[in-house]
Amino acid sequence: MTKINDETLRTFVGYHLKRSFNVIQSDLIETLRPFDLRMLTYSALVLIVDNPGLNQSRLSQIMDIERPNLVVIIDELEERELITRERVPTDRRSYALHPTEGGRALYRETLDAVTQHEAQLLSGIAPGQLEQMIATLKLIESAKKG
Amino acid sequence: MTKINDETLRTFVGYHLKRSFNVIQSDLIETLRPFDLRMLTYSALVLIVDNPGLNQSRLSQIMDIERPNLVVIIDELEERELITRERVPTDRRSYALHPTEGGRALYRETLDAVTQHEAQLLSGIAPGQLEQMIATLKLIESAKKG
DNA sequence: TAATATTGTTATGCATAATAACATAAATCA
DNA sequence: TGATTTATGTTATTATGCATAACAATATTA
Repeated sequence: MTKINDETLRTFVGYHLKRSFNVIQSDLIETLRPFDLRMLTYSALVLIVDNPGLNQSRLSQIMDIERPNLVVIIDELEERELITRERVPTDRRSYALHPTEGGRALYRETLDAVTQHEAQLLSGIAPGQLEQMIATLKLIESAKKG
Repeated sequence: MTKINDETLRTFVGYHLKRSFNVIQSDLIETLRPFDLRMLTYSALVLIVDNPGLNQSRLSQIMDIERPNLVVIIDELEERELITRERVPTDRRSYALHPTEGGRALYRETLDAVTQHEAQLLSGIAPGQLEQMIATLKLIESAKKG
């Protein structure tokens, strides 16, 4: 088999980002599967446990998704009794999101699993090298327009 | 507004990858819009121009997508007369993919645009720092299982 | 009070991605 | 050689991620 030339695409930082993210994403999906969580439901759960009482608007902002897309995620977490929606007396338009005890328990379980799986996947890379990469990734993140 | 705490998610390399990729992806989508190309149709076009004659199986492999998902992409590029599908005499199951002159012209136009947009987006970051990050991303990419 | 903005929601569509099942053709093997 | 297995491209289907328009209820501002 002749090797395929992707040198042109390799000149793009985005291409490298995409391909490496795919590797981590595949691993993460498998890690979360036993807990019946997807990436977005997992992220939402973590953020709600770490920021109890926040509302859906704020959550969608930090998650970088549109409000309508968050609704189904919150629906699912609430359905599974991992979080609760509570009316806010001072602003009756919004809901305060709180984890249930079950939500906190699942948070702890999954945090362990996800942390270990990612550590395993990246075990061949020096921690300092990863730290340096993260610093650069933060710069890219902050280059966002708008 | 109280700031939201995402420190837990920040402990994951994947979270940083995802967020920075989103920034680049948004920029790329906007860059490709005038050419009526999506990321996948663009990637496919580039790879076909750079590897004329390859077949769909090989292309789906390098693009890291399933063969069925490539079919519609190839359909679109062929419909727009950017590439051709040609039966291979020595293996009548497969098609050899070749760019048309129009495909090569679009390739040149888009390559310029994409290159310039990414350079602009990342202009605040030292080239050496980006190179170092890419080296780390390649390590992550090669950590893929299977 | 009237106009405007925010929050959550429904509906809708597009893009990305995975799987099963299949026809055709090639390769293997026994 | 003939039978089995494998490879290629395809259709159909589903899940997931992400964006926009439009709306009711509520809050804010002019």
